[in-house]
Parts: sequence; structure tokens; C-alpha cells
Amino acid sequence: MHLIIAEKNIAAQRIAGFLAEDQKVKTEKDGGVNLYHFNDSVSIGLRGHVVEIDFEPGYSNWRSEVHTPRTLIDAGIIKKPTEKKIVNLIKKLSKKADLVTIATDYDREGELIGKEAYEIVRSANKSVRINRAIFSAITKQEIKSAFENPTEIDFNLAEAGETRQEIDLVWGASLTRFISIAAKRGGNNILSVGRVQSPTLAMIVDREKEIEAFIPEPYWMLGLISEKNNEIFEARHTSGKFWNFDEAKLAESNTKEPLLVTEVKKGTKNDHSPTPFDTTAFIVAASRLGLSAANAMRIAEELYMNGFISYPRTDNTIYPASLDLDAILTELKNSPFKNEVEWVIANKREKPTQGKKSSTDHPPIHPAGAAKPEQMDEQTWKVYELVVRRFLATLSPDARWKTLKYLFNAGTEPYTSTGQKLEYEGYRHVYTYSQAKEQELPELSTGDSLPVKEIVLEEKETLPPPRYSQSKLIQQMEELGLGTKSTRHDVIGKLVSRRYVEGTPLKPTLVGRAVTETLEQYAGLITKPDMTQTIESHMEDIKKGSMRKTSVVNESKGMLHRIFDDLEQNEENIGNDIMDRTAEERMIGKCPVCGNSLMIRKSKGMAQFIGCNGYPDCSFNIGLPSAQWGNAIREEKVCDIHGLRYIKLIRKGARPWDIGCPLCNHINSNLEALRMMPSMNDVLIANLHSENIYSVYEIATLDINDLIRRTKISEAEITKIRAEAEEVLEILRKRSEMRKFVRKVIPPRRGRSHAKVVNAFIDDGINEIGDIASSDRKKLQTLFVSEQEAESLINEAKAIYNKAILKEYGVPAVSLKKYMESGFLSPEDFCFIHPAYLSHKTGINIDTVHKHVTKVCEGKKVSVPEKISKKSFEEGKKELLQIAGIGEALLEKLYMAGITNKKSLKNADPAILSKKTGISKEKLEQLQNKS
DNA sequence: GCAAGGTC
Repeated sequence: MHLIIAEKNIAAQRIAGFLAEDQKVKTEKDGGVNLYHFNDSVSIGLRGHVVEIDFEPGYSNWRSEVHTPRTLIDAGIIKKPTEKKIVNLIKKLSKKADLVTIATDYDREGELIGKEAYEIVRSANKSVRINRAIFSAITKQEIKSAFENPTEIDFNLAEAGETRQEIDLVWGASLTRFISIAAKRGGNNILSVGRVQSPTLAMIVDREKEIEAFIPEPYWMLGLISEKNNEIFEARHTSGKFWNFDEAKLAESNTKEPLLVTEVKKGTKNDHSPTPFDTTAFIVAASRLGLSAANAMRIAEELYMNGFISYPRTDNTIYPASLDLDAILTELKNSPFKNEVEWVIANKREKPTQGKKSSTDHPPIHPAGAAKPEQMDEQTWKVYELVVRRFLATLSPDARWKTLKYLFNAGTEPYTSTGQKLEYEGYRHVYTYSQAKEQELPELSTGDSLPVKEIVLEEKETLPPPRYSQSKLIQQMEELGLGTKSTRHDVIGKLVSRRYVEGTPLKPTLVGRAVTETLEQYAGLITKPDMTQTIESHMEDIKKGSMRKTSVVNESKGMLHRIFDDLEQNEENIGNDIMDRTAEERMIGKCPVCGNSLMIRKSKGMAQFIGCNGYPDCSFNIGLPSAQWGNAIREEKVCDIHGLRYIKLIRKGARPWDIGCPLCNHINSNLEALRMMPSMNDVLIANLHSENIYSVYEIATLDINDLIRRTKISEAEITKIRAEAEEVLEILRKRSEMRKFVRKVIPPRRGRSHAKVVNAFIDDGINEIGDIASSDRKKLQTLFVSEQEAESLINEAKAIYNKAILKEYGVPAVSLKKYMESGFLSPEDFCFIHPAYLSHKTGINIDTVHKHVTKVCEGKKVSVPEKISKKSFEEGKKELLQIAGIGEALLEKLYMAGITNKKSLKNADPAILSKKTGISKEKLEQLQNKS
């Protein structure tokens, strides 16, 4: 059997299709992994890397005294599978294979992924032949020739990839841990460091500093307005920017009518058709349609998976010869772009355009199938259309512009005007995105003498360089060799999620700045693109065989050790410095009570709140929703009323939760509860607010003398208000318990949030779980709850309610659990089921059962059953079991009816006993006779 | 919990 291993499922599928020729390919699914069988071959796709490197066990505790961040440098490194199913499947298939072909992508990572597959195969089959197929596009022609001329895995190239992996892990993990620990940050707030992310962040920080340091310079632009045959046009002074006002003024005063045409230059300008899309060019073009880099890639991947466009991760801007461009054109005739396609066929340029980069792994991004707008959402269609139009443009002739330039004299001053007109639209017929504009000028001849209608001297200022847009940053990263086509947009996403940068365009946060500056001071190497460039050149050497992984990695580790010498000596300073410089990020304004700073604070666990920096002297604070709903961060916007920064909660994979002004929010969310107090009125509320008391909780818990002093209300009155507040708190506590309960029992539905249900309950007077327990199904059904849900709500509520009551009566929790497990759920069960049965079923000692029963019956005010001593209970049990025909099962039934010994059995009325126990009358009489 | 690189 011939086993073929591709880099991804879709490649495996297409390779099978091409190699099978007219044979049928049979798809088999094995644990979510596809296998493609044809002839005597099986093709399977990896998912990129299926193994990952990590430190050997023992290094996972960040706070370890022994395994400090520095020790990661020399820690052992292991490979561990990340895709166990695929790895195991390959092992299984390898045992049956007599030839294995590695058909991963033809680039460095592809070679490493191939080597990973090779090692998996070898671990299961020591002797099978393993070769390598290389191809730069998954076309029939390339695949067939790759499999007819297989080569061997390039282990040097794969080793180059492993070198990069190890250096990245060791540097990234050790520095990330060090700086996070120094700045006392953990969990969601760690400070990450990496070969690619740190220089990228530094670029954004540097740009921000340039902008801050920028001093605008004034300059002046001199122009005039003239006309010919009622056609108005502008001319500008040939000096362009005047940096000196006096010079500009002089030129202005020397400008005199008439405006004499001294020269007319006519020409044409070639407007080259755009080159094929690589990933970066695609992202740039998509950003002009308003898409973020990550969105553009997500949509492109979706289009690719559906067969509408080719593989979107490529560095290639030259179509490979094997790509059948005419076939794609033919296919596109079935799309809404039929007219454009026919125009391209009729006007096709001799050779398609090409860019500078040809790489070996994938062709440029091009359409792969005809789509219709109905098959996808609007945005996806826009991206598809972009890819189609770009493809068509690369086959279309250049556009041509007619250019026109006039030179003038006005007095002693030289002026000029330029115009351009599209002479031949060329590719612009199909590629409608770029916006070069026509500039019309009237027809003039040398010697024409024209009026000067107006002279315009404008003062302007130079502008700072712009912040990076995502697409600009990606272009810059590519230029510097940072990241790859597949990872650049992710890196930006990482900087955003670490809260190093924010906004569009990208602006560094204080954290981003502090980390960059710290790294620049102590570990400059990791903040510069040079590190990547050095690694790249070493990888080139490893690939050629003139260097080995160990020496490159060891040299790199040596440098890292020297960095740590410095870092460890300054750990405290570094930590304090970062903490000081980022504190402001958490400040949201002045405390209304004492004027100190209010800060976003986190307590242990998920709790977060806004607290005063003056704590413990000032205890003003505002609660925030738990961090499970997102990390609280401040926004730019400031509240008009309170002067506090707005707050939002951010969480991975969720929309941000806008809190707005935390104090406004705090006031509003407490108003309803305040009004639940009978004595509350607007005057009292205003009084409390003016003292910065906003919640029922504060009224109930603040020091009473403090309360009196601040509100100037009499002690008697305050005591009454406080009692009311305590009652309201109790109601709120029960409501919140009920809210949690409802959330647990019934699932949310579209248009029916838990809040909606609970609010309907409260409006209807249902305030606590006990109210639900005593409610009826019909009533609940009018409150957004289905019949079934109503039933389970009531049942569950009863269980909880009963449990609470039993506890209150004094049944201890441990025993209660045993009763519940045996199905004794309500207080009634305790009073009306015989203690013998209770004891038998639960295994609880009869004395103890009697104690519990007594407590419950007294609590319920019903008579307590007669006590049976343990001794007589045991003896009775022995007696009964000695009677032939009575076993454990029958004994249980007898206990249910209160029969606990031979005597009570003998004296019982068999008819009544039969009813109570379900044992037939005849059988009972038989037993009575035997006893 | 950490990197960067694949892919979904």
C-alpha cells in the first residue's frame, strides 16, 4: 500500500483526485480524519504541525524557586503530539505501507512538517521506504510530475526550521515569564515577549514617539486662478512649498497679470496593470474595502474551503506555468462577471503581469470556481469579487493616460498646471477599485495671454507621520521579514489582546510602551527585526549544511544568558518601573469623596471593582460585574457629570460590554433597590447622593454614627431606614438566588433572556425560590415558561425549599444527603414514613433517625412517632429474618408498614397489612402462621 | 499561563 501524507486535508483530497485518474476515490472518515483511498493508495492530510515542542515536565510552575525563568534557557525540550488522532492514524497506516510519500507544502515549514510525519511513520515502521514529492501548485500537471519524480526529505532544511522553533520557544517563554513575574502580572494580564511580536510592537511605539516629538512647521503655498473661454483652472507656483513667509509674500506681490503660457508639454503615461495577489497585497486591497486584516483572512479562508478561490496564504506574485489561466477564465464565464471575462478574453495582454516574488509553495491568490452572490453573505461576496477582478486585471492590458503640462509666467513668477485624462482604460475596465482621477485643463497654446482672477497664498503646516493602519503594518512587517504570510495578521491580534495596542489606526497603550522600553533597555535584541534576519541567515547556512542546529541554538542561548545576567540584577527596578508607568492605565478619575484617584482594581478570584487610592482612609468603591464577563478597562470618553472615564469589559470571543460611566451606572442600577424601601423619596435620595451614598447595602452597613453625621437625619429615623434597608437586602439576596436557580434550570432561548423571565416573575410577586415551589404550573406558563419547564422549575424548587426547611429544623447536612439519595425529600416524609423504613433505606442508625424525625415533627407541629430503641429494633430484625420466607426485600416492605418484630407481625390485620405493603394476603397469613 | 508556525 502506498501512503501519501499531505499538509492539510484538502490537499490530500485533491492529490488523490489527480493521481486516481479515472479510478474512483473512496473517502473514509476515521475519528474525524479523512482518508482517500484509490487503487492501492491512501492519502491523508495533516493539520499543519501535528506535534509541538515544549519544555520537559517540571517547568510548568511560573513561581517555582528552582525553575526560574532563566532555567528555561537550558531546560530539555520535548516534542509532543497536538493532533493525537492524526498521529495515531498515521502510525496505524504506516504498518501496512510499503511506500510512504511525504507531500507537504514546498517551503521550510512544510519540510519540517514533513519531517515530523517522517518521524511518526518511522516510529511505527522501521523499514518502509519514505520519499518526498515537491510541487508548487496543486494542479494535475504538477502533482503528476511530482509523484513521477520523487526526491528525499531535505533534513537540513527541516533542521533549519527546528532551530527557529527552539530559539523562539526559549527566548519567548523565558522573557515572557521574567517580565510578567517582575511586574506581578498573571492570568489574562501576562506580558508576552517574542521574536516577532516585540519588534512589531516596537514599531508602533516608535511611530507614536515620532508623532509626539513632531513639531509642525509652517509653510506657504502660492497659487492663482485663471480662465480661458469661461473654463476656470488653477496654477501653482513652481517653487512648491515656501518655507519662508517673506519669500512667499514677495513672490505673491511679483505675480502680475497677464498669465503668459510659455510652454505646453503633452505626453502619455503608462498605467501598469496590477500584479497578482499575494497575501499581503490582498490584505492591503481588502482593507480599502473596509476589512480588517483578520477579517479579510477569515473570509478568504472560507472562500478557499468552499472552492471559490485558491489557497490564500502565499508569498507568490508570479503565476506558475502549470496554472491553466484560460481554464479559469472559462470557468468564470459562469459567474456574474461573464461580461468582464469576455472583455478580457478579447483584449488579453500578451503575458499576465507578474510581481517580484516567486515562491515555491502556492500560486498567487486567484479564483478557483464560479460563485454567485446568493451563495454567500455580502461581505464574502465583496472579497470574492475583489479576487476575481484582480485576477482579470492581471490579464488585462495596461491603462494609458494623456498628460498635459503647462508652464506659465505671471510677472516675474513661474507657474505651472498639470492635467491628465484617461486615454485607454485597459485593466481599469475590470478593476474598479483604484481611484486615479482625471484632471481636466482648458486647451491652451504657447503665447496665450490670460487673466489672473485671483492669487491665493495659503498657510499650511507639516503633518506628523500617520499611525500604522493594520495593512500598512503588515506591509512593513513583510519588508522587514517579520512573521509569515500566515501569521502577520495574528501577531497584530496578539498585540491587541495583550492590550499592548488599541484602536484603528494602531496606538500603543502605556503597557505596550513600558514593555517595549524595558526590553529596549535590557534585551534590545528581541525588539529589533535584526534578530529575525540573523536567524534567517543562520537557517540558510543550516540548509546548506555549513552549520548545525546545536551550534546556532547554543550561541543564541549564550546571548540570552547574558541578557538574564542584567535582568536578574535589576528585577525589582524593572518590575516597579513597569507597574508605576502602567498605573495610569487603571486610573479613571477623582474620588468624589476624598479627591484621591479612583482605580480599576481586581481582588482575588474574578471580582473587580473601582476603588479609591486613598484606601483604607477612604473606602469609596463601586462594584463591577465579575471578570468572567470580561476584564474591566477604561475608555477615552469621560462622563460629563462625574468626570470619570467610561469603562468597558472585554473578553475573548465576545462583544465588549460597555458599562459607560461607572458612577452613572452604579447610581442607576441602585435606584430601583433604594425605592423598594418604604421611606425612600426623592428628597432622601438627593440627600444620600450628595453624601456619595448610592446603595441599599451602604445604608445597611455603614457605621450608624457616620450615617447620622453625614445625612443629618435623626437617630430614630435612621434606625428605621436602616431596618428597611436590611429587609430590602434580604429580598434582593433571595431574588438573586432565584435568578441563579432559574438560570440553572431553564435554558435561554432566542428572545427570552433569563433577565426577562426573572423580571416577569418578580412583577408577578414571585420573589424567591420558595415562591416558585408553591406556585402552580398554569401560572408560570404565563411568564415565558413552557409547561415542561414550569414543571421542572417547581419540582427543583420544591427540592431546594424542602432541603432548606429540613436543615432549618436541624437535620445535619451529612445525614440530609443520605436521606435525599434514598428519595426522602420532604418534611412530610419524615413525619409519615415509619422510622424503621427510613433507617433501613438510608443506613442511618435508628436512634439517630428518631432524633431527626423528632426535630422535623416538632418543627411541623405534628405528633412525634413512638420511639423504638436500638436494641429492640435489632432484636426484632433478627426475629423477622429468622422466619422462613422473609428476606431483605420483604423486610423492607414490612418496615414500610411499621412491622418491626415478630409480635407486631403476628398481631397485624393481614388485609390492612397487604394494602400497606403490597404483599399478598395469603403470603402474609402464611408468615403469621410461621411466627 | 509563555513563542512562532502550521491549519480549521
